[in-house]
Amino acid sequence: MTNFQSNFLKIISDRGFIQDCSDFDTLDKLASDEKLIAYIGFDCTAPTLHAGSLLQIMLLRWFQKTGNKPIVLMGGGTTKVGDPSGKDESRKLLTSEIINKNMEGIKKCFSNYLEFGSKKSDAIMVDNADWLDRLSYIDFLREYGQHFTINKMIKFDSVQLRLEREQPLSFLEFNYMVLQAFDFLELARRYKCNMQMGGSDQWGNIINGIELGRKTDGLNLLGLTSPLLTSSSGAKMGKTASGAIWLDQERTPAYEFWQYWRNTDDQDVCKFLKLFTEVNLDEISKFEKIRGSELNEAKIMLATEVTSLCHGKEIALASEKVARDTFSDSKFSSDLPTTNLSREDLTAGVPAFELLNKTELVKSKAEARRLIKGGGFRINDKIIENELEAISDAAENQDGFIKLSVGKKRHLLIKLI
RNA sequence: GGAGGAGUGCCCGAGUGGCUAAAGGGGACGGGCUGUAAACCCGUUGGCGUACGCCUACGUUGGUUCGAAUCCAACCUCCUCCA
Repeated sequence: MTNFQSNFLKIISDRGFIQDCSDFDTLDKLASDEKLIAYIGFDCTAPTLHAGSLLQIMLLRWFQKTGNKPIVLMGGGTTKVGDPSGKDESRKLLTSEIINKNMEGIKKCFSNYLEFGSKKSDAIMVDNADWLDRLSYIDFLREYGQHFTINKMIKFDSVQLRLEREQPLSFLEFNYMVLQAFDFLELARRYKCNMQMGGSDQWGNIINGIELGRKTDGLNLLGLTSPLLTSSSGAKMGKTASGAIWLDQERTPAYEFWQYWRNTDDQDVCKFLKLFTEVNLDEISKFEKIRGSELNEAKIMLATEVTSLCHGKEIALASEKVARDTFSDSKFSSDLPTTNLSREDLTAGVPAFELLNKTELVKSKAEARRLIKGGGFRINDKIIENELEAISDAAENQDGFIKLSVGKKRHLLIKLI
């Protein structure tokens, strides 16, 4: 089915958000009448969200923009159990304190993307610890456990992955899917929520919720999944060598965030423009015909648009300018990421590799050494050939910075204080 | 509960007493080419020291040995068969 009537489905289908749906017809009807209330759940396993969650956030954003009510579900309760989906080994159990702290950080990520409030299509945020924490074991088993068969549960991908890789899957984790199914039911009961969305790795969990709703309350719940994104080179979205790309500026500076998107593969640019920006499709389709270096403009647009949504337009444009100065115009930009260093440390001069090691650009002195030996390190754009070369505060340029570069792309300024 | 097999670096995978910081591949990073791309070619890929070197590492904890990823014991996990 491709001729959707509802704005919601038309848009997200054109933009590439759809992987699977439990019932397109019903979904299309409800969406046309703006009668959808959908939720997406977010784990509280990290102190903030990263770029990998952006797809789900954009999905919720379109959902709201087309007149529907989104529910952001914080997994305060389910995180205590741990979702085995897509993980080849179990994670360490997080304490309640950490989970709660993480939740606070994650909540902040949504404010730029969704309107929260009490109006009809305003988003609401709830925490499944509110009901999961209170469950009593025997009652829960008797009431809901009878609706799940092990026969079916062990066929789920999340379970199969562990079995195939001969990794343990604890009974605790095995329960996750039951709890998520119960979440869906509970949200349906409390908020008349009638749809769950998520990445395609959540398909099994979503189906469980739909079936539970039908068996217990005779509900007709819907499920919709989006493709699990990897870049064309196969890497997971939002991960780089130096770690995840976080949505929080404290963890990932806006300039770095912008760079992440700027460095998108040629093959992915249009796909990403559709998914992660609101640039209209006509404009994107122009880029689809372009091959070669002209695509760089599309990448810049992608980076600036994504950064605008996340951090605001001003910051996005600033990041764009820094990039143009640094890369296109070979100008010095004092707005590159900056690290402070005490001037005293440098007056006597330190070996180049040690200076490099003082920064986030490398993880160890050995790595710094290797990098320099391989010709990948520059100070003030000049290649440093000897890792022992003494660097002093004389390297400070007229703007009061020392510019360090690793490879062609990564730059860092040192400010002496 | 019993019998047998297995657990290696970011991932896959070789290694069954010293020559092993551990083959090979993938990934990642750096260099070259280029467009801050892809593909390709070259190099690097545990930490500390300028370096002969030292430390940490082959599921976990102990043991045997001059010396252990390699042998032994216990424990954890997985697989196969039996109950």
